[in-house]
Amino acid sequence: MPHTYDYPRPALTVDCVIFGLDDEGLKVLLIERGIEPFEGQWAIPGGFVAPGESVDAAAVRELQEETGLKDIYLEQLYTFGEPDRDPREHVVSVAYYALVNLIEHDLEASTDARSAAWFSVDDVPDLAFDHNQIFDMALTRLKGKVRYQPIGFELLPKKFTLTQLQRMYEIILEKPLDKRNFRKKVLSLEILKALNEIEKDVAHRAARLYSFDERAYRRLQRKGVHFAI
Amino acid sequence: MPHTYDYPRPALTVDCVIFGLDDEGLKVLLIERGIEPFEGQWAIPGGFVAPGESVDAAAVRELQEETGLKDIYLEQLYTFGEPDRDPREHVVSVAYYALVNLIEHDLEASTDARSAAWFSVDDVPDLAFDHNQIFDMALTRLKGKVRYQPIGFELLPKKFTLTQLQRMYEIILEKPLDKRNFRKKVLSLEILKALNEIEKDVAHRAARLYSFDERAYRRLQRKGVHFAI
DNA sequence: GAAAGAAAGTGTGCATATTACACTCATGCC
DNA sequence: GGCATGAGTGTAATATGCACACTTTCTTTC
Repeated sequence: MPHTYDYPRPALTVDCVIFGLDDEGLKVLLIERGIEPFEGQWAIPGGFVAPGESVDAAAVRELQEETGLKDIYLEQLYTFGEPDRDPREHVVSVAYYALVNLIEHDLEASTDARSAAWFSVDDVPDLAFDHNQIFDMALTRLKGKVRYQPIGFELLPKKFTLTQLQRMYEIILEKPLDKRNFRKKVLSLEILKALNEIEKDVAHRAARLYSFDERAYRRLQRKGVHFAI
Repeated sequence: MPHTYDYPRPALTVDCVIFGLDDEGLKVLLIERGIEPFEGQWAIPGGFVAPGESVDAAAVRELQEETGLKDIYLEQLYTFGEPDRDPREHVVSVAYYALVNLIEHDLEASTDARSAAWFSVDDVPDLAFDHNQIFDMALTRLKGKVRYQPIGFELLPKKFTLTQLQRMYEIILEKPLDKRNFRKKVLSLEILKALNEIEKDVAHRAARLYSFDERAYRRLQRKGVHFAI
């Protein structure tokens, strides 16, 4: 069904860089393209924006269609608008990124995608289009943002130990942190709720569990308090 | 001349939030719309992206067409993609922002714009489309960014005094800064070149002039040094 | 049930950065 | 010559960042 406009216009897509964390380190979610161009090559999940659908909504929809992930909070990264980034025609892409807890989400490839899989961020293959550039920007943004905004709690289970939290920061920032200083710092922010619960089934002293106190965080954010970890 | 595509697609525009500084404070550049919709209402300069033209290039072109400003470094702000932001149809807009030295640039309204004028950021009228929202985001971003990136030098003449620089920061951040601490800080960054020149025609002791040392800045940036003012 | 292993939990001192604060000096104007 | 205006300059108090090591608790193994 053809559609006609008075003036030509570029096509518009969304792409979603999804980061996850497991024991091995930081991962990124890629799909194997099922259609041309770049059929069979790995790419960031995404697709075309339909008119009448907000761009944010398109990103959420495409992510679910291609990978099965839902209820993900996507944050806008950047818009890539070079005319030659797609060999077919001028396609402008709004890129998003998000962090998810690897364990809580199951993957299932579908529309336009042969398969979906997690790749270590240190081992990302040659991607379709300019997706390596998009991925690089997302990783840079993630590293920059994680230092002064308490994102990253998405990557952990609801209840976590301070050591798990520290390990997450060490993986993302790619550097070791001092245990005592880290605990001092993160507790002084007062955005963690100490639970009356401890770890189970560990072969050593069980650590206290904490949860992220989103209300306390928002309260501080409204006051304009600055964070840094 | 109609253009036909297999699938419908939203239209794509760019919008440019341009900040300037003069004695009175921080200003923003607006145009009075010469065509429907919102004819006669003030708006952020911008326009449609042509296929084959990078989105960045479209922003630069539209800015010049509507206001006469050229050689401006535009930084991407955010992409606004709600389907109802334009009453005609779904129009997605990539917003940019920039800082310019008010004195060095002359305005001249042209295509689609009746006139262009500078407005105090505290006194922005009701704008067309969702442009108030775009403006608010640009101002927030500017305030956030100016504290840890030496942007803002664009707002000043090439040669400036430390007092002028301080005044600029005070205007953007909307708070007074201590003269001695400010000088200590900004000089310790070593991104200013002290010139062998002083102010002229002032009714008091003439201040030393400085210029922004872009090479020194880039050198430090490559080393990953952090700034804060 | 004693010993060994594993990670939890905790405080201090030094170095650096941030903040508050006030006077003298140079110049132009009247 | 005196006055008005802003330029230029240092120090002390406080807060923050950073390096660093041992004891406690619990599980497992023998």
